Amino acid sequence: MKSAKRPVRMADIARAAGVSVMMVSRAYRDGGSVSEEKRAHILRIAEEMGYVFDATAANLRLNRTGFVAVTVPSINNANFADTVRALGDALAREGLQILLANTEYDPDAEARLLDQLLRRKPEALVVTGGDHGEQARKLLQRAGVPVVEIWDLPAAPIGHAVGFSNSDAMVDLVGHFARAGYRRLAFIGGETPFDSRGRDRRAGFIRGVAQHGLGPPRLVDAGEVPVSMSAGAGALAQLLAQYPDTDAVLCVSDLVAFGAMTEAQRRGLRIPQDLAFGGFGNFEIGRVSLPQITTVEVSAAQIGARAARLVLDLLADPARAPARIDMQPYVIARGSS
Amino acid sequence: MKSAKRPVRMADIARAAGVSVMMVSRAYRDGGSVSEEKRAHILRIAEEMGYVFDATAANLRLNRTGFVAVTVPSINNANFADTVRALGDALAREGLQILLANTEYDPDAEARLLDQLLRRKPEALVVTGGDHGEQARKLLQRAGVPVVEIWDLPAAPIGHAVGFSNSDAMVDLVGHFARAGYRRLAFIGGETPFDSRGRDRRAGFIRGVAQHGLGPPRLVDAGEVPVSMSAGAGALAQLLAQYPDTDAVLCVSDLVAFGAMTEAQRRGLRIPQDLAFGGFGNFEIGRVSLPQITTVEVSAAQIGARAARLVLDLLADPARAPARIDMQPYVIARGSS
DNA sequence: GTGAAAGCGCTAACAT
DNA sequence: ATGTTAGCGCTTTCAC
Repeated sequence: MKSAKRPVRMADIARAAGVSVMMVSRAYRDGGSVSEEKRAHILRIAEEMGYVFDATAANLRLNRTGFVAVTVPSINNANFADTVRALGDALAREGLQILLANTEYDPDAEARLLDQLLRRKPEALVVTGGDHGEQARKLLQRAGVPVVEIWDLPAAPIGHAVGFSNSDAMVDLVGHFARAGYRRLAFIGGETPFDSRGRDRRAGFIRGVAQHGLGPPRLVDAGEVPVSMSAGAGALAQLLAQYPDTDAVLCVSDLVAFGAMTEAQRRGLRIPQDLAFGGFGNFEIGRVSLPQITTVEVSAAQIGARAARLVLDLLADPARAPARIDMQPYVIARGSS
Repeated sequence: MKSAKRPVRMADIARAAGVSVMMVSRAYRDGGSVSEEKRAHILRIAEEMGYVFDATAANLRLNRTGFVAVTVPSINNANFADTVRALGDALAREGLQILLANTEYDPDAEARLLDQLLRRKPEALVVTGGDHGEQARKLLQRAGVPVVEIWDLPAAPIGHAVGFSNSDAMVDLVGHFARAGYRRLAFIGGETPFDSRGRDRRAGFIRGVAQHGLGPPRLVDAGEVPVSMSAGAGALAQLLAQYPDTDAVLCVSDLVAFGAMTEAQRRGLRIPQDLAFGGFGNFEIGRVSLPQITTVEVSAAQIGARAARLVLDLLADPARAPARIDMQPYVIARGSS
C-alpha cells in the first residue's frame, strides 16, 4: 500500500537515482546530452516510483503550454465534431493539446470563454466563425498569439482563416436546382442572429434566386440554432401552408433537409417528383436516407486538418503563412433532386 | 500601436497602480481583503494595459489546475457529445475546464492519452467505459485523483462509475420484442474487441434470446466501430441472405438501425409488418425517421451531468460519494416494432 | 556528460 | 487593508 501523500517530483527521482535534478529533466527531454545507460536507469526509477512529469511547472518555466484553444458553437454537430477531431489529431501529433469550449451560438458566452481560455496561455486560437461580439473581437485582436477563424471566410480576418463562403456555396446550390428545372424554390433555415453560417446561407439563397430570376425568395424560419431534424419537419409544414406550390426546398443543413423530407413523405409526397430537396454539409444522414440528399460538400474534417497545419506553420514562422484558405465547397447531386 | 514584446504581468500592473503585487493578486481573487475602490482601480489599469491573468503560474503555486481530464472513444457520436457537453457545462459553472481526448476505441491510444493528460495534473479523470488495457488501468489506479468511469457499470469500478448495464438494457429490449410477438430476432453490431458497450449489448441480446426461448442467436457483424449508418445498411443485406426469415432486427445503436431500415425499405420491405427494428441510444434520428425507431433511452446528457456532480462531490469530500450510479435505461416503443 | 544556481509568475503565510 | 518573503517544480544558463 503506497501513500499518495506528497506526489513524487524530479528531486525524488534524482535522489533515488543518485544524479542531479537536471539529469532527470534531461532524461525526459533530449536524447542527446544524457548517456543512454543513465537515461534508462533514471526512467526506470521514475516508473518504479510512480513519477508523473509535471507539465504545469515545465510550462511556466518554458513559457510554452502546448495548448491550442478552440471554440465551436456546438460540439453536438457531426460537422464541427469532424473538424475538431481532425484538428485535434493533427495537433496531437505535434504534442499540442486542444482546449475546447462551446459558445452555444452566444456572443457573450464566446467572450467569456475566450477570456477563460486566454488565461491558460494557449499558443494559438482557433475559433469557429468570422462573426464575433465586440468584446470577443477585442480579445482575439490582442491575444498576442496566432488566431485562425474557421468555417467562414471573412474578407478581413482577425488573423487567418480556413473556410469558405457559405453564401457563394448556397448560390451554387441554387444554380444546381435552377439548371435542373426547378422554379419555385424555398429555403428553410434558422434565424438566430449570431449564426453567421446560417445567415450567409440564407443570404446566398436570396442572391441565387434573384440571379436566376426565380421571383421573390420564399423563406421559412426553422427556429433556434442548432437547427435540428425535428425543426426541419416542423418548418416543412409551415412551408407547405405558406407556399403550397413550391417545387424544391433548400435547407440550411442536411439534418434539416432530412427532417423536412420525412415530413413530406409522411404526407404522401413523392421525392423528388412532387417536391425536391437540397441540404448542406454532406452529413452521413444524406448518404443513407431514402432518397439520398443533394447537398454541398464542405470538407469538415479537412477544415480541421488544414487549420492545424496553418497553426503549426504560424508557430514555426508567423510571417510565411497564407491569410485566407478557401476550402471550395461543391455540390453533390443525389436522388432528392 | 502597442508592442506585444513582453507580456504584461502582475508586477507591471502593481507598478502602474502604485500598489504591491499581492494587492493585484488579491484584486483578482478575494473580494474581501481589498478595498472596493482600490480593487476597481487595479482592474481598470490591468484592463488598460491588456493584462491577462496567467493561470499557469497560479496553478503551479496553488497546486490546483482546474482541469478535469475526459476520454471518449469518439467525439463524433451524438450520445458522447451530449455527455461531454453536459459534463463540461456543469464543470464550467464551478470553474473547471475539460481536457478532452479521443481514444478511438484503441486501448493503446487510451494509455498514451492518459499519460499525456496526467502530466497536466487534472483534478479528476472521467473515462468512458469500464474496460481498459493493462497500462491504462495502472495509470488510472495510481492517478491519485478521483476516477469516474461512465457509460458502463463495472462490478468493481476503479474509482467510481456513472452508467448502466448495457447488457441488461439489451435484455430488456429483447423482452419488449418477445412480448410483442416477435420470435426470430437477429442482432447487428460491431465486433471491435475494445468496445465494451457494443460487446455487452450483444451479450445481452444472446442472453435475452435464450431467456425467452427464441432459439440460437442470429448475429451479424457490422464491422469496425464506430459503427455507422452505412454499416447498418450493409449488415442488413448480409442478414437477409443468412437468416431470410428474421422478423425483427435489434441493432447496437439507432444509427445502425436507421441504416438497416433504409436498406430494408430500399428492398421494398414494409416496417414493421415485414420486418421490425429496434435500436439503442435514443438518437434524434430515431425520433424523426419514418417510421420512428423503437429504442433504449440511456440519458446521455444526464450521464454527463451526474458525472459532473459526482466529480464535484468527490473534490469536496472524497469519502461521502456513491461508488456506482445506475442511470437505469428504459425501452421506448415506437413505430418500427 | 554532469551539476549548481537562478528564476518563470503567481500566492500562502506571516508580517504590519 | 496592505506589504515582504519564500517557494510551487521545472529548465535555462553557465560552470566544470
